[in-house]
Amino acid sequence: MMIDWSRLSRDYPILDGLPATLRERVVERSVTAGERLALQGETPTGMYFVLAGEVRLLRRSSSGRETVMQRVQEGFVAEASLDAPCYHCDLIAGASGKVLVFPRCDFEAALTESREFNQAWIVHLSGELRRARSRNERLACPTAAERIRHAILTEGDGRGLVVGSTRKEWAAELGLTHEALYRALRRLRETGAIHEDGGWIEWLAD
Amino acid sequence: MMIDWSRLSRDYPILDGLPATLRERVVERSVTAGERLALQGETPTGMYFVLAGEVRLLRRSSSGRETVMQRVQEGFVAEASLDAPCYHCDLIAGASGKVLVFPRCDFEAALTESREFNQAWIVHLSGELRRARSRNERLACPTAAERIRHAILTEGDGRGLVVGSTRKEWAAELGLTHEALYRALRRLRETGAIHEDGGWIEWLAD
DNA sequence: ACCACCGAGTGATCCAGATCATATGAAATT
DNA sequence: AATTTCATATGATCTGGATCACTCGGTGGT
Repeated sequence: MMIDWSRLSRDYPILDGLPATLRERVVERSVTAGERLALQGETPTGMYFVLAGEVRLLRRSSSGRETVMQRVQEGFVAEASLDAPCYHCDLIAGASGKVLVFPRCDFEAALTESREFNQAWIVHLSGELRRARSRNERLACPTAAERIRHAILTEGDGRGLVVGSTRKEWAAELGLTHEALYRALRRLRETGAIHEDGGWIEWLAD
Repeated sequence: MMIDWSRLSRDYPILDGLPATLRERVVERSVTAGERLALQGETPTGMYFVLAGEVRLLRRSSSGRETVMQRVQEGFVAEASLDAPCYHCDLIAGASGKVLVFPRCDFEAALTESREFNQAWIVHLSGELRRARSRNERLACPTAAERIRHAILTEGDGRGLVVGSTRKEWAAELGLTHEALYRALRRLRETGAIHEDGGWIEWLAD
C-alpha cells in the first residue's frame, strides 16, 4: 500500500523536506491499542511518526508510578530518543492506528545529508522543547483551576481548546486525579469562568 | 580580552565544533545580578552561552505567577528561542557573571553551514528535551518526598546530587513552597531516607 | 443478549501542602 | 559599624486535592 506523501507533506511541513532516500526506506505499520512499540532500556532502531490512532511515550518509575511524557495522535513521537543510547520511556499505542517507521540509521543519515530536513528537525525539536517547558510551568501551578486555565490559554488558540483525550487522561496530564479535575471543572463552570461544549473548553473570566 | 576557546572546547564539546566564522562574531559580555538580558515578547537577536554566574529563563503569567523554566550556571540558555519569532520568557541574570553572545543570524548561518555544529546542536536540543520531560515527570509526582526522590535519582549520578541553588529556589523548581521542602527534607532525614551534607543530598532508602 | 470493563460524575473523609507568622543568622548595603 | 535584606527553619491553621467508595451509562467482547 502506498503512502500518500502529498497529503502528509501538506499537513506536516517537516515531511515536505524529507530526502527521497529516506522516503524510500520508511515503512508503514499498523498498531493495535495497547501494543508496545518500544520499551524502556531498548536501543532505538527507528523513529516513529504517528499517522492515526495514538502513541504514548510513558515512563515507569521504580516506585510504580506511570507518567505520560508525550501523547501523539499525529506527528513524531520520542524525538529525543534519536540521540539516546537507549529509550528512557516506553512507547505504547493508546489507540489502534498506523505509524510510519523511519529506520534510525537512515534518519540520521538524512539529517546529515539534507540541510533542509536538518533545519526542519531543529525547528521541530525547538517547538517540542517549548511545549515541554510550557507543561513544566503548568505543572508548577499549585491549584487545579490554575493548571486548567494554563492549559486552555497556552495550548489551543488563546480562547479555548479541544481536549483530545478523555477527561481521565487529561487529569493525569495535568498532574491531577480525575476526581479533582471533575470538581475543578464544575466549580469553574458554575462560577462562569469556563464554558464547556463537548471536547471544547473556553476560558471566559479572569 | 580574549576568550579561552581551548578550555571552553574541552568543557563543552558543542563549542568544539563551532565554525571559525561564528567564533569570530561572538562577543563576551558581563552581566550583573538582576540584569535583564531579554524580555518576553522581544525578538531574539542572539543566543546566549553562560560562562559564569547564572542566567534564568523565566515566564511571568498574566496571573502574576513567576516560573523558572531553565536555570543555567554554564551552558546555553533559551535554546528554543532561536526558532521563535519572539521570546516567550524573560532572560534574567540570577547572579553576576559572564556570558557569550552569538549574533542570531551568524548562529543560524553556522547551523546551516557546518554539519558538525548542526549535529551537535541537535544532540544538545534532544538532551534539553529529555531533561524538560524528566522535569515534567517530576512535577507530576503528587508528594514532596516523591519529587525530591525523583530529583535526586534522575539528576546527579544516581546516588545523590549537588543542589546548585538555594533551598528556596530548589523548592520553586520542584513546584513546592520552601516551607514544604524544608519539612519534607527533615522528615526524610529523620526517617533515614536521605543524607544531607551541605549542598550534597544522597538518597539512601527506598 | 449478556457481562465485564471503563469513563463520567459525585459524596465523604483525611492528609499533605499552602498560607501566615515569626525567629535567627549570614551576607550585602549603607 | 549599623542596617537592611534574605535564606534557613519551624509552628499553627486552613484548604485543596488525594483517597476511598459508589452510581450511572456506554461500549466492546463473548
